[in-house]
Amino acid sequence: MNKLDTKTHIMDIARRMTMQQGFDAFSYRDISEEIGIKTSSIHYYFPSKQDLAEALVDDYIDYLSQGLQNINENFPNGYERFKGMLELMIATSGQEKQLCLCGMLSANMHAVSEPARHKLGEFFQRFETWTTETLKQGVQDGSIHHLVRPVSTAAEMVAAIEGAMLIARVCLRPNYLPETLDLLLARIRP
Amino acid sequence: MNKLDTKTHIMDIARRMTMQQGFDAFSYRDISEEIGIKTSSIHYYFPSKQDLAEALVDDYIDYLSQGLQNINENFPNGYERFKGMLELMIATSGQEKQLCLCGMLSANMHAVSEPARHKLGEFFQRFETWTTETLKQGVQDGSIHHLVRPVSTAAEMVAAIEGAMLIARVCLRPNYLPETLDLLLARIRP
DNA sequence: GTCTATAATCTGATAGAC
DNA sequence: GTCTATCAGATTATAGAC
Repeated sequence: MNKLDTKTHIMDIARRMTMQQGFDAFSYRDISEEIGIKTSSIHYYFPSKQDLAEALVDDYIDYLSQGLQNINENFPNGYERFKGMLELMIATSGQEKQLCLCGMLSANMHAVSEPARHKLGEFFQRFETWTTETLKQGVQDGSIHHLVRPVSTAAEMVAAIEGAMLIARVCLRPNYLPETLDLLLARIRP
Repeated sequence: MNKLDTKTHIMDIARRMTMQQGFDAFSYRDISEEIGIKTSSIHYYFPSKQDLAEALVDDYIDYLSQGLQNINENFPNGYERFKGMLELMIATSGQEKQLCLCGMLSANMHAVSEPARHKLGEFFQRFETWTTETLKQGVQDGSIHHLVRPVSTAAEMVAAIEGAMLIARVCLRPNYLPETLDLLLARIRP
């Protein structure tokens, strides 16, 4: 297996473990056993665990940015774009009670370097900005009913999405996450 | 120092560390050094770390239940009660970028026993129920404007509160948490 | 209740051979 | 790139003295 494949393999496992259990809850050993390599090989790609965290953040931000851009290009109006974003978040994080990677690393913020922490802040800022623009677009194209302050609604929405993913991990209601995200959609439905 | 004082002291430190850094991010050693006792003494009160987690959950649920009951008794209408709840959450968790104890333990759910995990689910359910009743009360007494489905609004509110506390830990905007919670209040203002 | 002592394991990390 | 070997220290936890 060449360099790129192993590196990707490490990150895939680390991403899943972070979103499922948290960044503190797995070790290089856990990853090495699943891949079938030694921990020293992981250190070759990610000298410290903080390097791994930062790589995960960079990758996650790229992935979601690309996803939102695809949504902008393929959905005709604000309402459909917002709906597409919710589905993307569920597809990325919702299964098996996983938390958004950036949400989990915010909870585990002591484990990430200051530069990576800053990127987490930028992630949420970008997420809010995209949502604000999408809501404004929806009001303009008539697919979303009038909102007093789209920027405020967007802030509430992003917080509610992250919070719903957090609560869903322990919630007693089986369909809590899709049902709660659907309430957000119902709120802007014209 | 007698039994009750030491036990309380341990829980106070563990609670703060959990809400600040996460349940995986501190050890019995960290607590022992801050108190000035040995780790074996902590094991005397909490044989396993999971016992400590469950005690923290029980205590936190009691504390917040009492707080919400006090709010019900001392505030005249639904709007003021809702506002009092937001202030209680900020006072309890908002300082120094702490996360709600139950929110953090939901992120760290692998570290808590199944019974304790169940209590986390009950906590969020109770929180939603209290919020639903408060919103209904507010609509009835005229302090909150009409809501199509108070139970849905309450679910969004609770998710947004938990999510806002999570995002606030890394957010680049200094007043993100109070400002975002204020948006929730503005939404129900008549 | 608090201590000493200790167990058994895990942790992130590095040096150097191949 | 991946391995072996190793490190120094941390972790949860227990047994038993005082």
